[in-house]
Amino acid sequence: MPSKNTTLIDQSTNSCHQDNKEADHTISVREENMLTLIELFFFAYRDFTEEGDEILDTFGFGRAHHRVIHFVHHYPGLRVADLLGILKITKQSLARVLKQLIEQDFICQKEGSKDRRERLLYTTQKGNELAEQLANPQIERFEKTMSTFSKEEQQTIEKFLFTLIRKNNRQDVISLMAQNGHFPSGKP
Amino acid sequence: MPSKNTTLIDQSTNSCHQDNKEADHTISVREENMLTLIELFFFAYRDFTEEGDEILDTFGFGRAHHRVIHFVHHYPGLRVADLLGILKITKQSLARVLKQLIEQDFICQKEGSKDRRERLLYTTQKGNELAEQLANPQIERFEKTMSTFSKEEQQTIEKFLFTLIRKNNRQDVISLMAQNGHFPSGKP
DNA sequence: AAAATATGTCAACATCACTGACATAAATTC
DNA sequence: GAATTTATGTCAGTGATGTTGACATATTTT
Repeated sequence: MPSKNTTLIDQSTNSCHQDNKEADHTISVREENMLTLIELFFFAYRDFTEEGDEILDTFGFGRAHHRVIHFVHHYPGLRVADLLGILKITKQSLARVLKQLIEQDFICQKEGSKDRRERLLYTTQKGNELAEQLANPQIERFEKTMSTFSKEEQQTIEKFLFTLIRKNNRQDVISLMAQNGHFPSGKP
Repeated sequence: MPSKNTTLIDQSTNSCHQDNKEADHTISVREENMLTLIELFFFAYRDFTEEGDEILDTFGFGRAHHRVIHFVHHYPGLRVADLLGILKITKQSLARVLKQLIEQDFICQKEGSKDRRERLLYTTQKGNELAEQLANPQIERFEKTMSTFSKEEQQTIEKFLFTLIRKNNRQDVISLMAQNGHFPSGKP
């Protein structure tokens, strides 16, 4: 017999009415399929971030550093405000991560030429290397995956991901990517 | 003139050699396309979790609670060890969240019938309601997105997400989903 | 009886996120 | 030129989520 009721199970075992039939419990096949997709999406993202995390650990960095360095590397000259809009985090959250990356010489700042209040962000050589080191496994993973699909199917996938983005945010994403000549629905 | 050099910019402005040409800096079109996809994947996931987070806030819960309650709801009778394998977090991280959910009567435990060490997890009525409240926006979003694609395209998308999962983990995902009669590549 | 397993728990810690307020410098507007 | 707005940085405090490692308990397996 347990000397102390440390877990919550003993009393609740009998009262665990996990499935009473009061509410309509039926889930349509369509909903079930969506739940499956939702789970696949979760698993895909879980594994997608895994490799990067391992590399980041060796630098004492976290996923936030990855995101910052990725976007600064891929869109050199980004302003702080741009990053805030991309990552959808608060200024304070970004500041901490950014400060570390600047102090450790992964990212550097330049005054805006037109507006001198702006701090344009660039990766240093050191930052470029880290960015590429982090990007490579992800690029490889996507290349491997995408190579199993036809051109048309690849377009479908691109459209799928784009459509998952909230309507309000789609234009922002397009504008950002346009800087690099990239558009969600293929090149112009 | 600044009384104190609070930012790092003043000195580094001139030394911001963000793009020296020592390393091979060329990125292939293919790699650029992959980076675009990677970003779309990031944005899609960012927005995908947003709605749920708002609901969770009203309960004082976070995304971790969402994940736990989702999987327990969708796979009733899950063991703690199963959840650890699904979420890929440590026992301690899960314990904290699970404890709250059990104490607040969203999740209940039952002894395993064959192995009495096991704590089989189920959602209570209260838990069912929260799970559905959280799932609905995601289901809707996916339904809306998927409805813009043909049956074949939908299969492509499903295959895409599944292929993004690490090889080592694919069988686990299949096994899990098989419990509900779901398979990544359509029904048997 | 001993070993392995499933679970729970503790202490200590790191990262990443939040809020709200305030400071500075530069650009814009009146 | 003065007032306002904008872009950025900073401070103090807080909370959620994750980590490691050690240990306890009950139960099953060997």
